[in-house]
Amino acid sequence: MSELHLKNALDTLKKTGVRITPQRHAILEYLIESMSHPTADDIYKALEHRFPNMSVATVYNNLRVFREAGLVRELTYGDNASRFDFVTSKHYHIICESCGKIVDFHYPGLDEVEHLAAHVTGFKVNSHRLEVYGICPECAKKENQTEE
Amino acid sequence: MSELHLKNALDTLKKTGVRITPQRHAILEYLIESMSHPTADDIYKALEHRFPNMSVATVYNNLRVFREAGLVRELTYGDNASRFDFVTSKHYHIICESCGKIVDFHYPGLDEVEHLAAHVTGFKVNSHRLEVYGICPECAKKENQTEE
DNA sequence: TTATTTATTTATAATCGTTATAATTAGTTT
DNA sequence: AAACTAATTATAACGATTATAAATAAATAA
Ligand SMILES: [Mn+2]
Ligand SMILES: [Mn+2]
Ligand SMILES: [Zn+2]
Ligand SMILES: [Zn+2]
Repeated sequence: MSELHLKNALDTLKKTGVRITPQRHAILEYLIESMSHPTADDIYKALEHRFPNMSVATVYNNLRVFREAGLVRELTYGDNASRFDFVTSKHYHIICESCGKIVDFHYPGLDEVEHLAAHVTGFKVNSHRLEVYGICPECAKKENQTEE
Repeated sequence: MSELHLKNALDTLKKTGVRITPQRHAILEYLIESMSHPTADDIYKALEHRFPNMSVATVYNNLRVFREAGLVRELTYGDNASRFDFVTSKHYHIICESCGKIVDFHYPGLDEVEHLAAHVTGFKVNSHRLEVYGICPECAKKENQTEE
């Protein structure tokens, strides 16, 4: 499953003339296998034992390469560090306001919102961003325990 | 109209024991009357002729005070500076990917998405964030003119 | 009113994520 | 192998924001 994703991603990169370096391979592999939404620094820390000399700039550079190749989506959050999501199926995110955890969920596209927005504003619509915020089950449990 | 908004906002602040300083008054006034989504620096620049000694930290401090009082919403965009929106009616934003313009539009709440997300993830849902991205009419016109 | 307390502002330094730069290294092509 | 080019590294710079501490202004007490 994840091997196939990795193989396809490497093929995509090769096709656009991007060299497959050990660092690139490792970053992609980590993104796919971690199944999470790591920051650049998460990735850097996860790989530093295998690449003791790797620069954090390399992580950022390659995440940009992957993004431009359409392999990775960058999730931005104001002040906080961006998180990166290997692109598989289209999905949305729900985010815990207590611990920051990000969980995927699927929902049929919000075409109607895009159409209405285009209609009332005259914009040519390209995309939308939707996130749901709340408290994850684990944090909710903790809160109940601590509560008076 | 905007005078009433300002008056209500000042009342809200007074009720929570926040002093109404000339700087606070001016920042609030600007937020309400500009009818736009300025950055902290936009506000700072707009008021520097009236308050030549005002610090940019004062703008940030007060925007935080306003946000905590529920008067202002902060719109965050990754690397770029936050934009601030005086809270009136609930609405969404459509953002031009070419010039950065932000335009309001109204849409009935997306309760269904929140419910589904809560159901499939077990989260306690508090809110959501939706933005539509595209090209504004002005930028679209420019692009067509430049095109081959 | 004057003195005292407390909130706010100012000036400035620090922080943090990210990007730019330049030198070095590694991969590719001839 | 030599030459060329892409990628990595080390490090400095950047920009938005926050922290700090001193100065000032507002509110309250005397
Ligand atoms: Mn995801
Ligand atoms: Mn708005
Ligand atoms: Zn949580
Ligand atoms: Zn535009």
